[in-house]
Amino acid sequence: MKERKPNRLQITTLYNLLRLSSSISHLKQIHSRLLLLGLHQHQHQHHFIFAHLILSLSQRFSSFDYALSIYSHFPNPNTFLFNAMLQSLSLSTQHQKKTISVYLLQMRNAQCPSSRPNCFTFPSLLKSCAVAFSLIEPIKEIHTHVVKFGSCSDVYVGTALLDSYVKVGDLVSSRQVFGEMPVRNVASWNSMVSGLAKWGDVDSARKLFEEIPEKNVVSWTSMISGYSQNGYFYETLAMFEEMGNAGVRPNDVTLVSVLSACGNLGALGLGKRIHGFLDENGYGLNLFVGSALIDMYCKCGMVGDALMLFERMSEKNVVVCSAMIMGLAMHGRGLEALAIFEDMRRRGMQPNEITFIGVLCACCHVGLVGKGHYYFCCMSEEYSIVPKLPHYACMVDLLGRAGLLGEAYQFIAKMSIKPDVVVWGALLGACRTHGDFELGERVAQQMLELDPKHCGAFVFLCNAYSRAANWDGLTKITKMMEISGMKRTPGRSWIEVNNVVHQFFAGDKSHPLNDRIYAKLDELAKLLAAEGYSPNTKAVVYDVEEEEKQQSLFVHSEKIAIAFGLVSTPAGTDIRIVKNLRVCDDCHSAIKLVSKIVARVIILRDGNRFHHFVGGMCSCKDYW
DNA sequence: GTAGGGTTAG
Repeated sequence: MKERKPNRLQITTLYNLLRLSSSISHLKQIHSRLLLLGLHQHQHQHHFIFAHLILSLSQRFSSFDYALSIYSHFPNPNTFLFNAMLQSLSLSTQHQKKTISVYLLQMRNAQCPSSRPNCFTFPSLLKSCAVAFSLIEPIKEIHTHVVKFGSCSDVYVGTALLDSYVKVGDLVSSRQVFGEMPVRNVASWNSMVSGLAKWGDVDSARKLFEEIPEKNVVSWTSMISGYSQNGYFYETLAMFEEMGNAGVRPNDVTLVSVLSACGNLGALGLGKRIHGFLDENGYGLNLFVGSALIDMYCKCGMVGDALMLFERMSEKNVVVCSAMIMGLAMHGRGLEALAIFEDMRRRGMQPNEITFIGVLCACCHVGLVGKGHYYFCCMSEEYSIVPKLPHYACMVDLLGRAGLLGEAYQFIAKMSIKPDVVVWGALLGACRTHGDFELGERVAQQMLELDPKHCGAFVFLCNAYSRAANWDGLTKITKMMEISGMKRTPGRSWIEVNNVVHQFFAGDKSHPLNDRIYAKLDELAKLLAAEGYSPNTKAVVYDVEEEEKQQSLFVHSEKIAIAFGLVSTPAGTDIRIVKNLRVCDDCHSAIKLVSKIVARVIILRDGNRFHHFVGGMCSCKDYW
């Protein structure tokens, strides 16, 4: 029954059917027709139709193994088949590494004109290699092949090449390729801009961005995400506004980066507007949008809303779960965070090292020492994830906060990698909280060896020496501070009112509503005094007079931000503050009382976690 | 056939 002589019409018909197929079974039927017609036996002549079959299978149905099996039946694939197979494999993270062997086979036949690599060969090959291996050498090697096969001047190849160099972090080479491209299109520009931004050179990225002849939404998004990923959150929002002014419509990719900035700035109003925009424009709750929204709501103090979104998501992955775990942990809802982790485990979802930072953090903020130990072991034993410095820092923090200073010290001593200032800093924090100045002194010295400008270590030593009236020590350390040229990180707090983020430094007097803010602070000081509150000046470095100390405590940035919140929002409104550093003991007790006196919920995110102050109590139960 | 996205301790 074999039809031996296929005619043109049959082939054209099958080709059109192939393009219209909406299911795998259609493609299977077409595949069997192709075989019945004996098209695979015609040397090279009909390879193109098999190439299209391979592409359809992988692009539309992710049937990579099927595509591979078709390809493997051809002893001498031509360029079409090779290219299709390379492109197909480049679409799948699991199969990307196989592109190398396909390409090596193609190279072996390179002298045969019908299978020679051409400019359609390199883009997918380069992408696969860059993503799968993240190594510079293979890219350089392929670069020489691009030259050898005369594909240099093709704009797609050039862009793929420069983008591969970007992906493996070789910006010098990518700039060189970009500079030498005879023709560039907007993708070439975008790739270069995003590469510079991704690797931290946002200023050069911005300069190049300004030079793009015709910017599109990807150009803007590259710049916006570059700012956001590098922690330039104000610039992220400014750029987003500029994009709107330029009349370019954002899409879900743009908004995901903007949401991340909103979360970090605590800009709940803008975050909510973006959420609304995403809903209205039919951008569903995909994995990226979902995790960005969950993160934004958590960081803006709305864990409840984040949890609702989390429950509503039909598909979840490790990033979504990690964001939720971290969010709950930040709010001191450790048990709920662990419940989500256990759920992941039951479903067989593979956690990553970030997930475990959230898990350990969850244990830390509620003092679950035993569970912390358990999950720390679980990480390497069950999931083969090697603990890194952040995991050790979490563990030290967990033990130290719980008052187990000796155990924390032993834990550091047994570490398999060299502890850094952050790990030591976690122990130092515990020494301060639990008043162990002897151990603290040793730890601080240790830290100053690693980082001679470490401000936390200096501040600890100043306080320790002044408490102990060790004037020699104090003089010495003050000298060291001067010589080292250390700079204290200035405390800053933000509050969003009517969709505008207002920022305050300690002692800030620059706000237009300054008079009302300070009048409110005076009023609060009186009310607090009437409640029997007296400032706790332990947190202030010794060398200021008592009265000044009280003064400087009272103008910590979070107090100014709260006072501003009180004068600029209607009675009863929740006040949400974000602070860059940890809240000090004095502010913490003062804010507890303020929440009672003014009958407001005050939600403070400090450098470390969330505090929900309600009616004179804090959600952290004073365990922080 | 090339470009843009989310979660990371203290």
